[in-house]
Amino acid sequence: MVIYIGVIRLKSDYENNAKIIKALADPSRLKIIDILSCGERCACEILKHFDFTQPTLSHHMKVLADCGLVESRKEGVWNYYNLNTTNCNKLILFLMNLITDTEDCICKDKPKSTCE
Amino acid sequence: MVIYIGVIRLKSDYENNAKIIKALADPSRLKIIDILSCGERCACEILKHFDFTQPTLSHHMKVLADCGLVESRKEGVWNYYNLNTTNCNKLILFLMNLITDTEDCICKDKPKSTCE
DNA sequence: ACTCTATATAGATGGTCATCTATATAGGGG
DNA sequence: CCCCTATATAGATGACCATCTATATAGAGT
Repeated sequence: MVIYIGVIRLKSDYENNAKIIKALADPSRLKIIDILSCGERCACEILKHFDFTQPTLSHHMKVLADCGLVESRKEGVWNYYNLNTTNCNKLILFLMNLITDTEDCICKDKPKSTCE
Repeated sequence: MVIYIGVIRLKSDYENNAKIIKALADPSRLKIIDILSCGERCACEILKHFDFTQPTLSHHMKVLADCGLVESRKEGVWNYYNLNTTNCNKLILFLMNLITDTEDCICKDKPKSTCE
């Protein structure tokens, strides 16, 4: 017997994922993700790809790390960064579920409205 | 003979996609996408799912329509909205490419750096 | 023509954000 | 112990954004 347990998307699902998406909603941070997709990089190496200053990169890396898309590792003075691919995949999965007409949609308890 | 033509990601790719992602970086707009994933809805029906005012919804729908994630259709006084699934899929594909270590990465012209 | 409803526009407000400069911290090498 | 380099923090600034109220537009029914 298979019991299908529908996943109800909560307010917090939208909020938490919006936070992560907000972290991605910046051209520089998209480029950083692109760079890290090739493997681990240290901060000073990443910085070479950009025109902005070091404190600005520090800010961007903090944003990406805080939302879990990126992980960091300290080695002496150097900070190495890695993609957290699990969390990246989770975000993409969330988006794919969002745009797909699934059983767990917010609308399933209502008839198709045409504003009668 | 197969000639592989690498796709170089341009500054404008990051910028354009960041704009679309920015449109998604809001809990209310994620919820709107979720609602529209079940099919066409009119503005007044979407509004019922939220606590904010009608002008605020009008603003959100404009943001989603301007970036191409949503399409609208006028019928008398009513505005009907639909997901533009092609563009939604394009965005997700962009993200999947971004986090994948592909040949067309920004880093491929440089050796793996360890900041020597 | 009048009124009701659906939607858009204008302008204001309080909050957040990317970026900067200046400065602090902290590890490594001579 | 001092200096150089890597990184973080603080504080400021200008831009943008979500939301509101007030008002305009515009279609539909009586």
